[in-house]
Amino acid sequence: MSNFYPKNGRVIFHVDMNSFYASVEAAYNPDLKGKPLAIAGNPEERKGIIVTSSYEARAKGVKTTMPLWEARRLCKDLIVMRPNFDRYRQASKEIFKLMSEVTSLVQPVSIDEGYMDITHCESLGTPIEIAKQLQRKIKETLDLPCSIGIAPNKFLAKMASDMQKPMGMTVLRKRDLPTKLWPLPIEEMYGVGEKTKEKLHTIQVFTIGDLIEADRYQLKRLLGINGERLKERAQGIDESPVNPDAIYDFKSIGNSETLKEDTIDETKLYMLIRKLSRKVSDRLNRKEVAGQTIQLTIRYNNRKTITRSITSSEYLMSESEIYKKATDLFEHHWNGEPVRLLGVTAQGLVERSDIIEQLNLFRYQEQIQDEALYETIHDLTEKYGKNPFKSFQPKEDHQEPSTSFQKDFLDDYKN
DNA sequence: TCTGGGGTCCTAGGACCC
DNA sequence: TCTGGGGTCCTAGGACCC
Repeated sequence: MSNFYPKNGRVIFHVDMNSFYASVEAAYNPDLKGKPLAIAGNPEERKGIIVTSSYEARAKGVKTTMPLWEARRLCKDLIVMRPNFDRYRQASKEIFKLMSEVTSLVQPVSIDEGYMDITHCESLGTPIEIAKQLQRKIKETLDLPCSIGIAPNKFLAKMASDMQKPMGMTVLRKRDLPTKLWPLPIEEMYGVGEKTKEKLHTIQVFTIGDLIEADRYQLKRLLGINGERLKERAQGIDESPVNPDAIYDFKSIGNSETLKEDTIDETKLYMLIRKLSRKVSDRLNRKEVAGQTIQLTIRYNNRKTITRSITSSEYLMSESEIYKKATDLFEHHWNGEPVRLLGVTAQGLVERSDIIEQLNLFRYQEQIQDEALYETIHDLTEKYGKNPFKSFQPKEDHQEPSTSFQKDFLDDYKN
């Protein structure tokens, strides 16, 4: 307890809401408490997979992404609800508000989890006291359970918050790693999914601790940069800062939708592209950004998925501009086979206020080029005693001479 | 009678430039 | 008449996460 605020280290929280969507629903309707509850899409629309489930449902084997019929088979009395995203977003906002009452160094990473850097919160108590208080406050004011991981960096805090659920609290210090982290199976490590697990098994890495022994270069050969990073993290090394501004520099905005049934009906497909373009445009407008690249995603009935994108010189934001690009891509790249899903995404996002600055800068550069050109013309006129441009007019005449024309002419003149 | 929808980051290959 | 090697940018695909 004495070195909770280490002189040369950080104290990081990872706050993770427990079965968030299901908990929000139970907070809205207490009748749902203690019952097996699942949030799932509509199976009539082929969207019937489990998004979240309560602990009572999990106890029966219900898991996220499981098809609904399978979940029902495992849990006869499963209560199923459609997601109410507005509710979850609202609850999320409240949670992050409570977190930011502790410190401004809060980094939301998704709707239901975030990091906090409380290194400089000594006046509020020990980290455990602060965490308990926050956990209690979220529970009392919003009726929502969470788990908190406390560690010297983000990776360890993330792993810690997973160790005790629900309403858990876990401290993971460097000296705890051999007993608390290293015995875990490798697939429980953040950043290791199905493919990476398989690859690591081929070099006899089965636990997080096995990574410590593994050869650095072998890992790099197998997994690229991620191999090196995994090894570092297993050693408890992660210098990445808690960045409260990270949510503001988002890279893309996209919408996609699975069709009720696979189709080659162009009317339906174009209608969906229209709908998706509108959604993307609305979201760009709300965030006051524009995109330079439009990406179209096509998933075929065999689940083969392709993405095609087009980058334009303009900044796109309106529904019609996005729709135009997306349909161009569709015309050129659809192979005519039945389509399962379509997606439209805007990338290369720029703040609209920055676009205006960039346009101004562009005009400014053009102006400078023009001025340089005028000077050159002036020099040539002096030198040869005649104006090389018959159509050249002084600037005050408000005539815009064609820049490319002038350049060509200038080249000819010099030769 | 299976496998949603929102993202980020990394990699590989080609084009292009020096 | 032959052709290195580094760097950057772009596109497409894949792995992963919630």
